[in-house]
Amino acid sequence: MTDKNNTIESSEVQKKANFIDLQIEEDLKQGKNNNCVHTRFPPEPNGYLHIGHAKSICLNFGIGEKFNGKTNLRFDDTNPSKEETEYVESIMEDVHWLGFDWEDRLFYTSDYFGKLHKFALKLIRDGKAYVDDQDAETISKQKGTPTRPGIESPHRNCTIEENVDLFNRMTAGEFDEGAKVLRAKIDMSSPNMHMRDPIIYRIMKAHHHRTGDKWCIYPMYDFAHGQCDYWEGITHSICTLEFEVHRPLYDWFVDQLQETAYRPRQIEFARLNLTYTVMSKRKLLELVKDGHVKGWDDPRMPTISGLRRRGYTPESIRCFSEKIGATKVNGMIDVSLLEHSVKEHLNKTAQRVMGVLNPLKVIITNYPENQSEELDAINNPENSEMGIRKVPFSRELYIERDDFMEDPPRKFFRLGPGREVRLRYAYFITCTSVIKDNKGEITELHCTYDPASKGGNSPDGRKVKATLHWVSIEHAVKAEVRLYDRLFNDKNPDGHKEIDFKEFMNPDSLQVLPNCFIEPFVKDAKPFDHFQFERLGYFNFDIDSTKEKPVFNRTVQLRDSWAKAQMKK
RNA sequence: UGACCCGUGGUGUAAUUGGCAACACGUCUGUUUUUGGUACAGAAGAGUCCAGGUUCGAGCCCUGGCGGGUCAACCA
Repeated sequence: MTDKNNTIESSEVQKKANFIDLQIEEDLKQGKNNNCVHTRFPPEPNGYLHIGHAKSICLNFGIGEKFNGKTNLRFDDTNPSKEETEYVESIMEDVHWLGFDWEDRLFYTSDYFGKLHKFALKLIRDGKAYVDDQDAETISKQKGTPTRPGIESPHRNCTIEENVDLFNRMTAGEFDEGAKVLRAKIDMSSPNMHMRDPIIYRIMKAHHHRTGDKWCIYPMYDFAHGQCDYWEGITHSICTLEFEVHRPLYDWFVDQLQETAYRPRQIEFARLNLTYTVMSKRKLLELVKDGHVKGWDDPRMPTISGLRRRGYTPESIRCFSEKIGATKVNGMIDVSLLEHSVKEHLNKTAQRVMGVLNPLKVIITNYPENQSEELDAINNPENSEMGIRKVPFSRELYIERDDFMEDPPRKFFRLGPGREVRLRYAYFITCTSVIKDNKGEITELHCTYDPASKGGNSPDGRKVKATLHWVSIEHAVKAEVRLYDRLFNDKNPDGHKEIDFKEFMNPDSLQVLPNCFIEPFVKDAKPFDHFQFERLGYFNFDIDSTKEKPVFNRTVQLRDSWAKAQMKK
């Protein structure tokens, strides 16, 4: 799984230090935490991981590798109403697929429910936490606003004994959901809302995916996260910017826990935003649940499983992550950078193959009927070690419909009446006649070939302006090809206050081509195998494939300067 | 009208203790080419949000603005 050799990042992408690296180096220089570096990736199992999580995974595990430290995987499962085992499994698969390994350090916040409960009791005994039985609305009102201080709860100064008793009874399930909460006693007039006696335990009579029905009270994120970091010996707790204002609270809890000089430190970075995509789990879930896409792994989704199925490689995602870096600037990355990362990797590694998406029949009139031959084709011009393969050639072929124009403009180099082009690895052919049906639609082309140009070179040094891909009809594999485009037409679909992001969905994000023909080499393809269909793009073998009908997903198109020039007109 | 964070080419990221603003993507132009791909060469594009200050010298330090983001869930 962790194929880290032969990756582009190891050889070509120089890893430059980001602000987190710099802070860690500074901590090490000061000899903090016995010079250890230990990070963690803490997903909540309430959805599938997406490319934004990939950034976080690469950051956290990357730091582990860079500083000779360790990285834990910890499921942050404090809210049983949202979390499911299905998500736990997909997350583990995705992290492994990306090429990272938590070894024996797989944890769940739910592992610590007992310790967390004891800690809560300690806070109560220290007079630093109390049970409040006001309803949510009242508590919320008492919190004040960012510009106005809050007021204290009438239960704030109950006795320790009362609070211990109440909390024990909460734990025992004596109260209804929502009837009582445990709050930390901090400062109701703090300018930081999170310090205004935050709720640390709530009653939830829900079945937990791991602890079952053992608990009916569950800790809040703020109360659990830093403590788990502490107990796991995490030194740098890296999270996204919106937790910046939580940091004083994170530190406050650690203060209550701290026994030695060891102390975890929270550092925040900007989450990833990509143009033309939505990244929030809630919105992705909505796309899945409402059937706008076919599932979490729909190749149009920015999920890791979607990108995998689309044909992205772990190397390309890691390389992307390295290129975008990590800062505190809230920006938006152009998807073209992501696309560039796959193209870069696949160009060096993908098997080349010829495939015709929109077939136009060609008959080589001077080529004998019932004859065929096998021609040598290079598997990957970027890597000679990948060798060559045989491609069958015969009298009846398909070429790409776009590669022929009856009345070609000057700059169109490809086939036209009377023109000569090269069929890649095969022969020069000249178009002699164009056959149409009664609707005027071109149905086939008649061409002649030059037997002396076998392999694609003419002995007389004659030049042609274009080289076309082709496929022998008799030998071709019929396939379905799925062309994907961006899911949204707007650069920032969830950046409009008045308009729902779904309004911007691209109706043409999926185009299915049922009648494509690929050279027989792909017969043995396995799911997720990558190919370059020459001159077209990168494609991979989809899991929907059957024996009768292989299916290929287009990962990305190759650069196409002809098409680009046409677009400008 | 609070607190905290952030402002460097179109986009993203750099710029050791202040010292000629660099790299990548994208764009454009050429060269090579049996992929109108790749590779290679080159070009355009910012004077670092603004105004002051310190300094021989400020993207970096200081002050004040302006702009953007986050925070008032019994979500994480």
